[in-house]
Amino acid sequence: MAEDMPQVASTGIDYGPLLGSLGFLLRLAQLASFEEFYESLPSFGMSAAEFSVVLLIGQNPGIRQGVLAQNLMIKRAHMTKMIRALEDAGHVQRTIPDDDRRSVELRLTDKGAELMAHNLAQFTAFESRGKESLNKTEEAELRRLLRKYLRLPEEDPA
Amino acid sequence: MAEDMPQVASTGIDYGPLLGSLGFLLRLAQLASFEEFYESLPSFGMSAAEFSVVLLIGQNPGIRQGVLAQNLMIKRAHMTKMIRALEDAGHVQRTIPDDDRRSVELRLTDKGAELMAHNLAQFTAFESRGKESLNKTEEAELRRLLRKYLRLPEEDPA
DNA sequence: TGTAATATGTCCACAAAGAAACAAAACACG
DNA sequence: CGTGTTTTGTTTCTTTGTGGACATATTACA
Repeated sequence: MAEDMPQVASTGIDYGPLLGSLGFLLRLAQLASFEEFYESLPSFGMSAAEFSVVLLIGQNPGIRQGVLAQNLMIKRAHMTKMIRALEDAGHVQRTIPDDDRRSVELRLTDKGAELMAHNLAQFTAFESRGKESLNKTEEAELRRLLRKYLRLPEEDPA
Repeated sequence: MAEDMPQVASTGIDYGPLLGSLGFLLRLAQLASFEEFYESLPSFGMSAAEFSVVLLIGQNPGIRQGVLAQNLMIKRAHMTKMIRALEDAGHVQRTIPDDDRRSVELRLTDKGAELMAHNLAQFTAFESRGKESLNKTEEAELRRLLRKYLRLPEEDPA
């Protein structure tokens, strides 16, 4: 069979039971995906994580930090740091609402909105490239199963 | 529709184009999977990453650090630290082979082998539980697509 | 053989992310 | 009202993982 096809690794090792482990496969796939992402789109001027935060704030103006953290499954402590960095970079604006002065409402600045306007298409385009090991149908099915696994709504018909 | 079904997050936010992003979905799914893993199996005495390293060494006696790092997609520098910890814990044994004295061959100690013997079944059992948002067929299909995405061989018929 | 290029693991400095304790505001409710 | 509890975000400390320079060993090859 396959002679020298580029694999995840050149050395064909025995993965044993890990091939049946969803967590292991998800971990590896995520790492592979990010690696490809950073290779092919050499920099939006921010990390993929930051990009998704900015995008979500754009989609949900006034969203609070904690809600963002919860939905992205990262800790509030870390979100604090990310938001501060995005604020320092001038992409995000923080507002303390009068009706609950503990919380922080987030919105994009003009600069942040412009950044999205310029780069969203490129981001979306990349995402549909995949790793070329799956065809379009398979990749769509993979995304569908992941959304279902995560109990997320179906993709925008947009 | 769905009233108050437990979702990834209680607050239904607008994910916008991220719902079509394979990388984003993989990231979230991996985090969700690990969270569930650590909740339901409160500790093998080591992290999931270490467990997979020990497992792979057991499956591939004499494997070298770099090969391990490459296949797990982590950096050699980090693998050095992990192996050192596993060695200190007495699970792994390092050998410098005579034919290439740069490299390090890894094997399980008796203690490491015993740890696998005791916990592998439990590990494997968990993995097939999934998140209960996918049925057996869907979860198997998800794993199959992930393996294909990663260009990994098909699951052991074991 | 000798010299350059490569492979392998390690060291050090740093970045990303989490854990736990904390402060301030909001809420519950006697 | 006042006091205890919960929510929200922050601070500090630790863990996990990366980046790049390095030392040593191996290989290529003139």
